[in-house]
Amino acid sequence: MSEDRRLAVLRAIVEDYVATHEPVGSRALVDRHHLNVSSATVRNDMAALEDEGFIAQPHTSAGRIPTDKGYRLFVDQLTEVRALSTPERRAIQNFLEGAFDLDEVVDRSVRLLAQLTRQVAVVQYPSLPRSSVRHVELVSLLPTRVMVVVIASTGRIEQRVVDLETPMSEEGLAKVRQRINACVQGLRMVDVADAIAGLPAEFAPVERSAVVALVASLMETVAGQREERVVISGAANLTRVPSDFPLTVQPVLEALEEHVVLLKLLGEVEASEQPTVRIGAENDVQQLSTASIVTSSYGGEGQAVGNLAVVGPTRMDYAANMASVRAVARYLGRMMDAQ
Amino acid sequence: MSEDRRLAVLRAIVEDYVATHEPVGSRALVDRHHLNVSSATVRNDMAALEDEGFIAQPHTSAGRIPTDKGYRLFVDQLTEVRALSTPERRAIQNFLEGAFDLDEVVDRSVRLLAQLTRQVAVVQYPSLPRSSVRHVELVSLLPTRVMVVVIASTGRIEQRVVDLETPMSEEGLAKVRQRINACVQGLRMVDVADAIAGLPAEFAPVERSAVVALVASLMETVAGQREERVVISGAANLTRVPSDFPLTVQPVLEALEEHVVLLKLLGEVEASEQPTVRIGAENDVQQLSTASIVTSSYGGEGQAVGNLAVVGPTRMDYAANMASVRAVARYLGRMMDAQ
DNA sequence: AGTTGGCACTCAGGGACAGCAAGTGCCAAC
DNA sequence: GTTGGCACTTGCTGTCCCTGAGTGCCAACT
Repeated sequence: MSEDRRLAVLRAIVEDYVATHEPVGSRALVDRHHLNVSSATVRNDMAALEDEGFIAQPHTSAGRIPTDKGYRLFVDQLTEVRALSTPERRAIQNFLEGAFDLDEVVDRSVRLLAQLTRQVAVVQYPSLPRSSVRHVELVSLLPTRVMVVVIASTGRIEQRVVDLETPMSEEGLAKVRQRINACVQGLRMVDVADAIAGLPAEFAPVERSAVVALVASLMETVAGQREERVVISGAANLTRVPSDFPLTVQPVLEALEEHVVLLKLLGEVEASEQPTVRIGAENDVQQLSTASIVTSSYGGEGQAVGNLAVVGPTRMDYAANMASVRAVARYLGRMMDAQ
Repeated sequence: MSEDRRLAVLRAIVEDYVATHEPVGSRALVDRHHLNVSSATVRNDMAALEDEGFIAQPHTSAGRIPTDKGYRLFVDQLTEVRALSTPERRAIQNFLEGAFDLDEVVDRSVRLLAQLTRQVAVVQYPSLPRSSVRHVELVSLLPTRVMVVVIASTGRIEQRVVDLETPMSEEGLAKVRQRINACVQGLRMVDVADAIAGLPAEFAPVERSAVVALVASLMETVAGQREERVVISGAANLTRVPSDFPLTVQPVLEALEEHVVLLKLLGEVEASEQPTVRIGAENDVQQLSTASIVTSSYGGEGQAVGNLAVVGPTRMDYAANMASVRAVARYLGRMMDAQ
């Protein structure tokens, strides 16, 4: 019993099952794939694969479907990610190029990814802590109320309103603005807190409390605990296949609405060129135990600034989805550089 | 045959059907509601209501369900929107008050609305054309590349990157920034274009092309064709009821992902204190012909700056949803003022 | 005129049953 | 190690029948 053929059988089962969504039997397998053996032989292989836990039978007289473990082996064996076709590449480029603000870039990316994969797509905004400061702006709303605006190198903008104990004049504000920018422009977000910590000491006591408040607000913004943002698209794709519907769609949709969960999922990727796949129960999010996730980080110049992902049923076309994720991640990274 | 009773019967049918999701028969009706008549009488009324098109039978031997027309009459008869309970009010207030930037306010509002109504909620960001300018910032990225940032009175921020033909110094930029702000601060967005049209003429010919580009970019931002933004939440709620699933959920989800469609839906509301209801086919979006929408505008000081909505099956609890929509719209309006 | 009880009629839903088709496991032969 | 053959399992489909909920209509009552 050749080891190679057994892998080929597993591969064929996965492919057929992904295509048809129906348990695949030994007969159908030899017909559709030109394994040059009889169905009986395949049956023997199948029995072995089942013993090892790569495939399973829904019921005795049915064909086999891959288990999570089977998908895992399949994905690991996937020697190379299929490259996208030239028209596909061109479509991506055209689609993303028209955008000229960050919101639009992210929005278009996520929609594109959903469309390419026909799955649910998730894109994280460039992470604040992982980018650097382009500019800090202080806008006076009232004498005692200032809006602190941080513009990041990725084009991302964060705002926050601060109430001051003591009023501050436009001129005073201008001075603070200038000093802050002098300190932090170009700095990585993580280094900002240190850089401005000493700033209040430079100012006259009468202004100091206001400056302290401003600096504190800036620090908070930059620390950006809660500032991670994600967008999702293509939820409708979950409903494309009737299948075992309510049971599987609802928890997935619910999980996707919880941004905390999403961020956790995305966060677990170690930055890498290649997309990462997590299959079924490998996600330690319970609700997604029937789903698989293809993630990748993106970023300009090798520096990852965010992640993106595709979420779909474990029976997804892994090769195609990995290709799409990789392609979009690359273009997105390029856009970040261009900004 | 009393007209009053017929209305009461319709009302009872709607209430029961919304509660049970099952066709309601004459017998069940007299049992559950204390109409002081026999089931035969109710049957007569039902026959009349059916003739007039307010209710229908799925099949001959089944109970009745309301038609769109029936829901319409029901909603119109709804004398008053039930006020929310005090704990509910308090929950809303607590929930929204913690937010301190616009994104967060909008995000929390839409989630809150989805949670209160257990439907899909949609909230539009404050419309740019309907708000006014708080501040314009020009950030130099490269000598020939500037990011134009517009901060609106509602807290909304728009950015856009412009490439200049001729480089511009920091000082030059500061001058332009100052002039622009002098012209437009406090102006309503719609008036901005006129106010800055003459600006380039003030500058020396060598700077003029750059100023023209900046002014043009600002005008584009402010015109804000494509700048309307919406967020949705609670898609998982669509899957709560198994029902006639795939057929009805997919088109709705698809429509909701098309922001163009959403904006059209939201845009059709005439600004009004009271929530507006559109039932089934009254939406001229084909995909939403099995859905109803409760919309309202929101805004500070009576001035509407945006809209929000709840989307759900025609068999929704109209009274409750209208109350929730109204409440959230009010709080949201208040938040806009506070900023 | 409006209301009521009575009654015949309709029809979806559910259980029982049979036949079918796809698939399996095993075995003896190659 | 591979193959054809064969008996066995089992979900699915269609048919038949029954039951129950609900209706429409009518004659009688107020």
